[in-house]
Amino acid sequence: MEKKHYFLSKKPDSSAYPSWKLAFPDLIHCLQENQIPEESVDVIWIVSTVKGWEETVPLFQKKGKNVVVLSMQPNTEEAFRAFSVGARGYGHALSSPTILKQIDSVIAQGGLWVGPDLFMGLMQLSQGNNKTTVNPESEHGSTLSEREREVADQVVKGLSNKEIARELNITERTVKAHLGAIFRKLDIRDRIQLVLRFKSGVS
Amino acid sequence: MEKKHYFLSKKPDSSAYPSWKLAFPDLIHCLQENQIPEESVDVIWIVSTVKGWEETVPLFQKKGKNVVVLSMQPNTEEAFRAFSVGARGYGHALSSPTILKQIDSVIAQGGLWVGPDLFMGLMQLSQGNNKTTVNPESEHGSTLSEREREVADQVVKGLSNKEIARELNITERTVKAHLGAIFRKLDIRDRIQLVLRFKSGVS
DNA sequence: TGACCACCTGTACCACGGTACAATAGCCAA
DNA sequence: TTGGCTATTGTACCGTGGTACAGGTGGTCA
Repeated sequence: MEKKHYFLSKKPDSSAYPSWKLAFPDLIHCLQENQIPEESVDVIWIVSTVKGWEETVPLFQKKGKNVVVLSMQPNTEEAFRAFSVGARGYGHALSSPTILKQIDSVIAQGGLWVGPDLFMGLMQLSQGNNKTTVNPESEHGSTLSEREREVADQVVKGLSNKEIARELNITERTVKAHLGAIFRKLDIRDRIQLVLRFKSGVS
Repeated sequence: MEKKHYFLSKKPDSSAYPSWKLAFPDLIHCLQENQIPEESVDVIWIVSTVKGWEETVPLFQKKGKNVVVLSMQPNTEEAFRAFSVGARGYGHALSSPTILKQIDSVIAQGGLWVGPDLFMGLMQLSQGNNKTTVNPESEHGSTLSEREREVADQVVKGLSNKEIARELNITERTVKAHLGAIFRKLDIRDRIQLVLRFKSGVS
């Protein structure tokens, strides 16, 4: 039994429609939300140019349908909104049939799908302003041990040695020992430089 | 022809291994990276407790192998590192066989896989970090004087009180006075919080 | 003139941060 | 077994950071 794919967009888009048709030959195209039946629907693909799509997604998602949002211009902000309202996938409206099938397959298995480029962009943004993730120690060919990294993370949060000790259930003496090792490895003199280094630091 | 799955972890983890085995009955477990052959490998799963995993991932990724990083404690920061060095998936080392197969399926189709919860976490972070940087002092309706700002800028560069005094041609005593005023105005306790505040800081 | 603000400075004190001496235990590879 | 590494901890010391007492000068404004 073939799965039912409903595509909701403002009009049959001459640039996107052929690809959709190739991916899902038996697709059903709708111009309006009320043309989508409540039964016998498996996946709903909504183009983000459709007015009110953010209200439409949860309507069907709540009924157990998988909803994918397609965008003419994918961007992280819109992706966030899509997933926030319950979409299971977010991609380009002009995606190739292969990608469309991939999306279908992934969400059918319970996963969430977003394009690799956008995914990496999200990753960058998620870490971007913190830059904690730029591994500071690798700049000098040094690697912090697991524990050293934990201590460093706490310093970067602004905690004092005493607070870190309490947080990690060790003595203040041990905190100092780890910091000493960190400073030597990173060739810095104090915690301020450490914070700066971790916060995409000052030269 | 069955795909070859290599699992690299420090030792056969009694809690994780059974699940791996169920997902991929013919898996091959390795304790060290050099036990993984260059040929006839399809997917490599590396547990992040393995020392030097961040260097290992790109080694195999560059040879066209799909690498998945498994963590005993998945977190966004580590996820970012994993994908940054070329991993195609990141998940929990204790994932069920179903999830493991899902990961395999997704990356086989060219996608990237990360758990839904972590994915949504990343989304939150990606948008959260996009907030316009607020002028640190305006948050409290306070305004630093010209001189206070000059001292603060030097602190944020990582200079000590003595160095700042020399830089601005004042005594250390005066530096302290300004810092005291700054801390009161911004309601912070020390220079670390000041640095963090100025570097789009920690809440 | 008096009040307020900004900038500057001294003495004094104490907590914190960082370093140096020392030691133990566990793990792992050669 | 040995050596290296990591994690942990103690004692000790000293410089730095932060706060509290105090004071002064100059400029602005009502």
